[in-house]
Amino acid sequence: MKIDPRSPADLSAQIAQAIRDAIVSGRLIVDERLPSEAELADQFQVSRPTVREALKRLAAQSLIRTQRGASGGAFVNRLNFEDAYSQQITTSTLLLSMNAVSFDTACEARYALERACASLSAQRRTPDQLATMRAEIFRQAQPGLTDEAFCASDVAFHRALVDGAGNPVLSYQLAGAVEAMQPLMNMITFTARSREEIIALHTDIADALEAGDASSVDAALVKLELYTRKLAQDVAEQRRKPA
Amino acid sequence: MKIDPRSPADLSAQIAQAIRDAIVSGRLIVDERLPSEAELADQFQVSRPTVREALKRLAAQSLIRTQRGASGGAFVNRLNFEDAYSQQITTSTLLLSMNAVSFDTACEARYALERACASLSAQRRTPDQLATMRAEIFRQAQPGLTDEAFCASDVAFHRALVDGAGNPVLSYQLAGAVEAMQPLMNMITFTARSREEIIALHTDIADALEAGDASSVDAALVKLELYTRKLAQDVAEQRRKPA
DNA sequence: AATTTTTATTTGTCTGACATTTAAAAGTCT
DNA sequence: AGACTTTTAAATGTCAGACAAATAAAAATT
Repeated sequence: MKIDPRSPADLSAQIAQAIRDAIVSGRLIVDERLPSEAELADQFQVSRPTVREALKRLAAQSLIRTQRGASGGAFVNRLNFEDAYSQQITTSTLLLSMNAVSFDTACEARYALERACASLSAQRRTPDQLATMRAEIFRQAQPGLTDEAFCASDVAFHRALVDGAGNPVLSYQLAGAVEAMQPLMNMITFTARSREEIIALHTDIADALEAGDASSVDAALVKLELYTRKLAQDVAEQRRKPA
Repeated sequence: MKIDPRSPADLSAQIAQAIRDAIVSGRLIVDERLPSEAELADQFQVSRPTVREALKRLAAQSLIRTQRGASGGAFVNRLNFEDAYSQQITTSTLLLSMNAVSFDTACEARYALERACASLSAQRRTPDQLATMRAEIFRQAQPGLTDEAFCASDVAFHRALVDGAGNPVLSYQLAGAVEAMQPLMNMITFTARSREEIIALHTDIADALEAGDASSVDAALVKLELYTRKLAQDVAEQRRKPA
């Protein structure tokens, strides 16, 4: 674990990279304690604040956790899906909002991934997950629901659909795509008519999942994708000509 | 942008979160300059090292970049796909290696996502991407190739397949799944016989993509998934009984 | 007017110090 | 002896002040 003292600036970045490499390569294993900040400062021949900056970089990626007190210190963190989720959602949200990814592109990706889960979900969804979907559909049908609440319920519905595949890697991968789109979806005004349509398709999906009919789920998702893109297009057109 | 001075420890984490929220919510826009470290220290009523730790956390997530000198400072970074890729790959790799996700689970997720790209790729793949795939197939057929090099070429092949969908969000999402599996794949010994089989399936895929035949691509991917899982199973069995 | 020099600003790093937390060791009482 | 309390030491969290280095703008010079 060495750093290059010749390259002048950003020592903390170099140190962070050195430790990160040690973790990713397995030289540092889960729950192993790193040397204390003072020892690391000695090893790398830098000051403690510099070491601390490096450790904070790693903490931001959930690669380590720190504990105060005697026998405290920095420990290699067991990365859990929850931490990975939230990081992925932050990254995906920023990618969508800053990089001017079109709604169509994001939408296409989301439904492509979701359809990939559908066949697995048709085989494996638990009664509990099905109940969640039904409950969200019921919520979506409530009259006084705000657009935001409708969107949030939509996300919960699709989340349950994805989780139904019983594959945590898929759930993790998709969490970003689905949740990152929510800010964009929130810009859509859901009329009573469009809600009705979406709820009908959601019901189709739930029915097909209950019956274990993968191809019907797929068909409903295709329709839902087309409809979502149409709604977004209408919003874009109204914006262009707000008369 | 406020922090809670009552909760005692981890001021830098709170400050980082406050700034992160400002970026994600759009209150700070791309290329906007943050106040100088001294000003931030004033605003948050903390010392400069604490502010610096917060900024390093954000830098680790590629949310900001810093520049020295007059009119330097910390700027909101335009997150690019490349940065997002590498973060996703690091996260995914750690998730797979530390969280004891089974090879089957990872493999299932990977091929589910990849099949999601296949139909799009059949419509849109460029001649260039097709040529890349052919070139990788050719490389995979070379006799003296090491297992690692074979794996790397495999990744490149699948990467081209995914990129063929022409959807950067999908490419980004899948980069993690495909590349994170490489360390696991590297544990497989590819015999001449198994390479032959894989190359045949790769050729099927390339042919089907050239013909724009989505369902054939899908069928080949299903076969490839089954075969990959079988190979991994053989490795696992040999390990259990290494006689 | 063009070039060079100076200057001010900002991040990068260091030193040293104190506060706070925490587990273990030492001490004390029953 | 055992249970409880107190002390202690180690570690992170935070602060203050200083200097180095880079860099762009301003000033000075040719």
